Amino acid sequence: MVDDRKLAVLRAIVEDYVSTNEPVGSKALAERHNLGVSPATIRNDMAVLEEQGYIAQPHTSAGRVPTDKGYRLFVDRLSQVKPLSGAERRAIESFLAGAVDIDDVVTRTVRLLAQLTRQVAVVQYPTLTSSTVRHVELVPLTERRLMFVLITNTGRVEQRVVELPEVVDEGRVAHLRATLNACLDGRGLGSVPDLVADLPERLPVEDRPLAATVLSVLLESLVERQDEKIVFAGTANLAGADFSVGLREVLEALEEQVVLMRLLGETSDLSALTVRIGSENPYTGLQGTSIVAAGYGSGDKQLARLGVLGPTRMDYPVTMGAVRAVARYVSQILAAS
Amino acid sequence: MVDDRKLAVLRAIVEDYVSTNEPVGSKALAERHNLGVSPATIRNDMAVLEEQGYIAQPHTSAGRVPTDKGYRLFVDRLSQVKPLSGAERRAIESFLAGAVDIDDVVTRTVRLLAQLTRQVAVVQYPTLTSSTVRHVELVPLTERRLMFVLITNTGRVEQRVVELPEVVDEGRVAHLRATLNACLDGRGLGSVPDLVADLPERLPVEDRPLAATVLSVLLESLVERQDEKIVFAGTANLAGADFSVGLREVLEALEEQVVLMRLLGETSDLSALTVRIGSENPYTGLQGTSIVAAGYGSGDKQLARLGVLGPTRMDYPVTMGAVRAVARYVSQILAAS
DNA sequence: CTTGGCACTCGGGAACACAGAGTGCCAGAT
DNA sequence: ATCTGGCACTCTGTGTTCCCGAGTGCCAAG
Repeated sequence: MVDDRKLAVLRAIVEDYVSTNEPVGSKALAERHNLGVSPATIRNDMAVLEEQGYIAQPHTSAGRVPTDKGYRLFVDRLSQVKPLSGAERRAIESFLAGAVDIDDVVTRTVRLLAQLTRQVAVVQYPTLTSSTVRHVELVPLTERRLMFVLITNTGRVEQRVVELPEVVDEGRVAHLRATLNACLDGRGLGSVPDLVADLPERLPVEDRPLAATVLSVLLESLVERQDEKIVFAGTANLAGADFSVGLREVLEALEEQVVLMRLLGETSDLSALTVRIGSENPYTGLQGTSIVAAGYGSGDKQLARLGVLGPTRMDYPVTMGAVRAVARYVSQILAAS
Repeated sequence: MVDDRKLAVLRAIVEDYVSTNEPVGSKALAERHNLGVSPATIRNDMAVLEEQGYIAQPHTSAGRVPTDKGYRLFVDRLSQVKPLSGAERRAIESFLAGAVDIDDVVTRTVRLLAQLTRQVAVVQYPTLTSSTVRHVELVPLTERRLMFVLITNTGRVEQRVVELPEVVDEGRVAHLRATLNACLDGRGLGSVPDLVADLPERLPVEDRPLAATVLSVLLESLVERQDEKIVFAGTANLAGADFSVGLREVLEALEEQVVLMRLLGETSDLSALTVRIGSENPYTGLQGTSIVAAGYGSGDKQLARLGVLGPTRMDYPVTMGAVRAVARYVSQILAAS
C-alpha cells in the first residue's frame, strides 16, 4: 500500500511536470490528482523518493522534478504506450502510401514522424546487409570507364563509376555482367564477399584484371554503406525546448552520422521499442535529451531503425505510441513493395 | 570629398559592427579607424547616413547599426570579395577530391561550405534538365513489375518501380530497352518529352501498353525532380547567432524545400554570385538572414546553385569568397568526372 | 566645414524589498 | 504506526528604484 502510493506520486509528478514544465509541489499534486491524502503526506513520500534518487529539487523551496532515474521508472513500470487515434492512423497510412521509391518512403517517414511527435525525427535507411541482390548492372560509359549499379530487393540502388585498368569491349563487359548476376542474384548482401571471393579464378585469365577492379568497387560500396545513411527532420521543434546543455551541441550531434547511428542502433534486439533517457545516453552532447526508437523492416526481418529525439521532459507514452505506429506502417509499406 | 568620407564611415560601421556585434558609436569609430576627423564630424555624417536610411540606431543614445540598405551599399560598392588563403584552397581541393559519386560530392560540398563559413550551407543537386541521358535500364523484378533506372552524364541515377498492365516477357522488355536507349542516349533531359512523344506509335501494337506505362513513369520522374533536391548542413552554427526573428522560423524555412529552392534559384543568371540581404528576401521567416549564393556546374553549363545562409550581420567579403571558391572547385570536380 | 563643449536621453546593471510557493519538522489525531 | 494540520523557514523570481555611462544632437567658435 505504502509503496504503491509513492509510485502514484512519482507518476503524478512526471505527468504534471511534463505538461506544465514547472517543478511540481505537494499542494498542486494533492489538488490535481485525487490521491486521497493530504499535502503533508505527499511531502513525506516525496522526501523518500528524493532520497532514492527518483526526483530532485532545483533549489530548496522549489517543487520537485523527475530525475533520469525517475523517468526510467515511469517508463518501465508506470506508463503504457498510448495508441494513436484513428484519425492519426489514417493520416499516417495515406501519407506513406503515396511514396514512389525507397528515398521517398524514408523522406516521408521522417517528416511524418517529426510532425506527429513535434520533435526531431531520425530515420536510418534500410541496411543493405540484410537485403538481397536483385540485379547487378554494368553500363559502359567510355572505353575505360563504366558505371556499376547494384539494385537490391528493397528498391535501393547503389552506383559507382569504375575506372578500368585497360580498354574493355562491350562483349567482355556483358560477360562479366552475366557472370555476376548468375552468381549474386537473390543472395543476401552479407554473403556477397564470400560469393565473389574466388570469382576471378573461375574466369579466363584475360578477364581477371577487369573483374578484380569491378569487384573491389563492389565490395567497397558494400562496406561504405554498412554504416548507413541517416536522415532527420523537425529540427525546428528544438527551437522552443530547453536542454540542460546548449542547443548547439544537439544540432552538432544530429549532423554527426556516426553519433546518430549509435543512438539508434546500439541494441541487440533490433525490433524492440527502446527508450534512452538523458544520462543513459552515451554521447555527452545529448545529456538533456531522450531518444525513443524502434526497428522497422519488411516482413520479419528488421532492416533498420527509426525514432525521435527530444528533451528528457517529454510525453513518453504518446511519443512511444507514435514511434511504434510509424515503424509498423513503414514496415507494411516496405513489405508490400 | 565629402561623400567619400561618408562612405568610409559606413564601411567602418559595417566592419566594426560585424566584428563586435554591438552598435558602434562615433567615438569608437574615430579611435579604431583613422578617418582623420573628430567624433563630432562623424556624428554629422552619421546623421546624414541615417536620414538616407543606411544606418539606424536601436534606441536613442545607442550607437548605429547598418540597415539592410546599408549592407547592400557595402556589398555593392565598398567591399571586395576576399580570396581564400592558400591553405584553405588546398584543404577544399583535397576534401572534395575524395568523393566517389555525385551524392558524395554534394554531401562533402555542403559540409565543407558549412565548416568554412561557419554558417548554414545549402547545396542544390545538379538539375537534371540540363544534363543528358547516358543510359536507360529496365530490370524485370517479377512478371508484372520492373525497375526503371535512368542514368545521366552527371552520374545521377533515378530509379522507379513500374507496375505493368500485363505480364511481359524478357524479350519484349529487352526490345523496349533497346528502343529507348537508341532514342534517348546522349540527348538532353529537357528534350526527352518531345523525343518519346510518338514512340508508342512506332512500336508494334501489342507493345504499346507496356511502352505507355514505362514512359509515363519516365516522364513523371523527370517532372518530379525538376524542382530539385536540396540539402543543407551546419545548422549548429545558427545556435549562437540571433536573428531579428526567432530561430524556429529559420529552421522551418530550411526544411521547406520549396523555400530554399526559391532562395537559391530566383535569378536569371545562374552563374552570378548573388547576395540577398535581410528584407530583400521574399520569405517572411527569413528576414534577419542573408543569403550568398553562386552557380556551379561542369564546363560552361551551370547545373545548379549552392550558397550559405547566415545572419544579416555577416562578414560578406569572406563569405562571398568562400562561396565562390567552393562553387569553382565543385565545378572542376564535376567537369573531371 | 570642422571642432570642442555641453545638456539631454535612455538602456542596462546593481541594490533592495517583498510576495509567494514550497519545504521540513513536530505534535496531535486516527 | 501512519496521517494530518500548523508553523517557521528558505528560497527564487519579480518589481522598483536609482544611478552610471555611452552616445547623441545642437550650438557657438575656430
